[in-house]
Amino acid sequence: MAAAIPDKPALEGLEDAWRGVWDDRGTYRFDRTGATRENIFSIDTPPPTASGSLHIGHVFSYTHMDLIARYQRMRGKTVFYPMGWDDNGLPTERRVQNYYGVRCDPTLPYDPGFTPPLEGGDNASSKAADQQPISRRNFIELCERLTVEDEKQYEDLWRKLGLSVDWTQSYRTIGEESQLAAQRAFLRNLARGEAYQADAPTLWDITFRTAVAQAELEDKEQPAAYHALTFHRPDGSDVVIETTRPELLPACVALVAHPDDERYQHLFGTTVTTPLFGVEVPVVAHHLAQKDKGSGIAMICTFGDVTDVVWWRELDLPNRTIIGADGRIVADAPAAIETDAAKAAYSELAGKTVFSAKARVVELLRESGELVGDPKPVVHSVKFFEKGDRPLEIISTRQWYIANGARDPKLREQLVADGQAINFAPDHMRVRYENWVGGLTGDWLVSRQRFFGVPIPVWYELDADGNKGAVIVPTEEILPVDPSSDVPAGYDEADRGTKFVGELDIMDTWATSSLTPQIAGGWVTDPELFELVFPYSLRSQGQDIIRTWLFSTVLRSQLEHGTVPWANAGISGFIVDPDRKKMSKSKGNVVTPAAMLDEHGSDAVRYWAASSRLGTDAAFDPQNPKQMKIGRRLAIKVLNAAKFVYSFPEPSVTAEGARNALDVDLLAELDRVILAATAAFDDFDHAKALETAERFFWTFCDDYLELVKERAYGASTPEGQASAVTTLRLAVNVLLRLFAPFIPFATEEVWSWTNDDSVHTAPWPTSLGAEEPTGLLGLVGEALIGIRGAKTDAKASQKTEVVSATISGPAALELAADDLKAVGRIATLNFVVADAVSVSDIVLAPQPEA
RNA sequence: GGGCUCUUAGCUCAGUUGGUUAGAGCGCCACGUUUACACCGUGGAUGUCGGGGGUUCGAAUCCCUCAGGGCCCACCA
Repeated sequence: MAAAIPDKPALEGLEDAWRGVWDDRGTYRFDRTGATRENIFSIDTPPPTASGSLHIGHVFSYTHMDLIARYQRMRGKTVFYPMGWDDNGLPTERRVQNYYGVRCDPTLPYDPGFTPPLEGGDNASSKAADQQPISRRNFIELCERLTVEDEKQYEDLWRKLGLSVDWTQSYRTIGEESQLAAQRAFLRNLARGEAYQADAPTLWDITFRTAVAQAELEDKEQPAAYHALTFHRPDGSDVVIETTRPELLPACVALVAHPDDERYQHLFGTTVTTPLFGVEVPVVAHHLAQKDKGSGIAMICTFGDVTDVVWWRELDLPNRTIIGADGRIVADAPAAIETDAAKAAYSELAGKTVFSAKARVVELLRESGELVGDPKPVVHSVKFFEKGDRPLEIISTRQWYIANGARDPKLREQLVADGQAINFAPDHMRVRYENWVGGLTGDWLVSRQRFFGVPIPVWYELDADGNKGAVIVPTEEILPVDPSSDVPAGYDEADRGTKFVGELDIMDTWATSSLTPQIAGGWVTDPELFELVFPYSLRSQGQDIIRTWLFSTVLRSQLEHGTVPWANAGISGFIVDPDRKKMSKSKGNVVTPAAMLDEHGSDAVRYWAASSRLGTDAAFDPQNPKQMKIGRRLAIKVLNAAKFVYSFPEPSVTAEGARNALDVDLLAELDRVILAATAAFDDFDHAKALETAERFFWTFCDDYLELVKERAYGASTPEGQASAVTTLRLAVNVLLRLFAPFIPFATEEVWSWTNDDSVHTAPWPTSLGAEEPTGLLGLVGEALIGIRGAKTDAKASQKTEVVSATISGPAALELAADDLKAVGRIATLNFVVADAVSVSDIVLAPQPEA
């Protein structure tokens, strides 16, 4: 039975009440019975980083996605709406280290009875020396333990927000399904030649001691200084160059200038010797050298920045790397440093950090007189790992790559075409994708020298001298594997280190996240499901991860399936603070979503998010959350208006065929609202759908409901009463369904007063088959303003009786004369036909004494 | 340096293919305690549509140009 209508409907408590009911009923459960790809709407959802923290931006974009899910569900689609957690990767590792006071040492054996020294350590990063070293498997177990707890909190928040996710379809990027998909996809990339290993200069984070990819870079402004250094020509003259990295002098392999630079023509083809170290290096020409930068001639070191890498590669220069994986100057000087004095100078630098080495080199250069003048301070931008806080270095290492079109014009072209095949909402977001694809400078570096992630599933044969030989790959049937503990077919554990060795690297987190359609859709474990949901209907995400998640997903889908992964990509904007700056933790302007949901209610917060279109940034002022209050007001109004409508007596006659002209026009207007909201939703414009319904709803409450309430009470004829009540109830029924995606809690509450099922599985309203609106409702509205205005001008209450009044307007207006009389409490109403609506000759009844 | 995007009321934003007098909400002012709602209702004031130029009978809307904000990419000796 439908629930009783409360005396005082309230929003408080609706979240807790309804989330439980939805769960029990399986309202949002994906049921594949009888489903076909055509009537399934599948959503590829962004797995939030489990160890991070959810912020208002998440609430914003996840709400956008939920609006579409709810709309499509009501349209009759079987909605596949899973939710994932991105729990592998660096943020988790860092948190686990601090929380449990441990660090991973992959050389240690597994300890089944291990208990961590700490439980609940804070985020103040403890020193590595204080952390207990444990095996990789123990470390991963702790990662899983901690992330499960984090994920529970996330799920709780999402349920509170009212996301219509099917929680039986959740996945974790470290879960078995993810490992299976990531390893299978990688092995297939490898088999097709799309994955390969290369020994190359690599962007390297010295804090995390891992390689990082182009997509993970972030520029940061850093103070630096230009140092003018003198190089020496054989004839005794000097060449002055400027550098911000004098500590790399021992790694210098050449000087370079632009081929057209007349100042240096005489130097090309000659050699010079480096200051302090006396190493003979050539002077070369390359178009990337800029004439107007510094002195126009630069030193090339291995490696100071990515331009050095280009020069080194294209000019075929030697490699004299001096920076180690820990960011310190390596112990052994490059072979090119030969003299005792040079070796002595180098030994002063060995073991020092880049920072200390720089200071010492400058002192040495001052002593030798090879530093010209004082260093000139500058601020320039330097490449950082987006999660790191020290500048990246470039060191040569052996890494795994996946082709991404950077070196393959055909693949690049195909990926651009894929972008064209996806409907971006809004459309201009495609440009960001195309810019990224067009600007790729190297293949995708997928290996990471970390611990918590999906292992790269290969081993290497070892020769008699212990050198790595051919790659050994597992068959797909035995996946997932961890090569650091599992043994390849045909070998024994005893052979480890002598006949074979396991790959220790793990995959980049994006190498797993790029497979979310395959992971959530059961590519490996449930092929029947995968057939039903892939390619997906929708990818929903933020604009900040187009270059990473969106691009890599398109790439993996193209390589593996030869198709785009989804038909539509809905891109949400981000949240900016009142100063138009992007919200970020460092600025301290982040508000926790849970507190906001508690304070304003979920429907209110959803309303705020829904008011912004896809791709549009939304300003949010935590001190002054106006938009939340508006949404809250709407939800409360829905409760109260519906309660009022349901309070009118049951009609005693049928309204069919005898509907009042005003009621007919109300339904005609509502019909147009239905069509407009539907068109807007189909166009991924949820904000317009909301605005259209909302605008109608307020007119419905303020004008129509006021006009007909006397009639609905039964003040006129039974036919008039029936017409009003049936129209009111139909309008409320339709409005509840139009609002259901936006304010799911309030609408479900009201729906339950007259229905046993859920509004969220009720059909989305379709045309009522009404005629074109006559405009009567608008005319009546104008007349109402005239009547109310007269009372306000007279400083009288709206319930003041009116002895007589004259309304002028088009003839049709007279059809609503009785309703106008009732709402205005007008005893005698004269009607005059005119073009424009006006109210005149109002005579108010004497007001009672105060 | 390249690309995308934005600039409309004090604030946050709508404004569909050019078409009467440019809209909404908030805020503000005044009034009203009306038995759906005081987490309320009614009424009101508020704009050189960033500047300039052009096309047109007609421009917030199309074109050119300038200025400013934001984001992305590139550069970063």
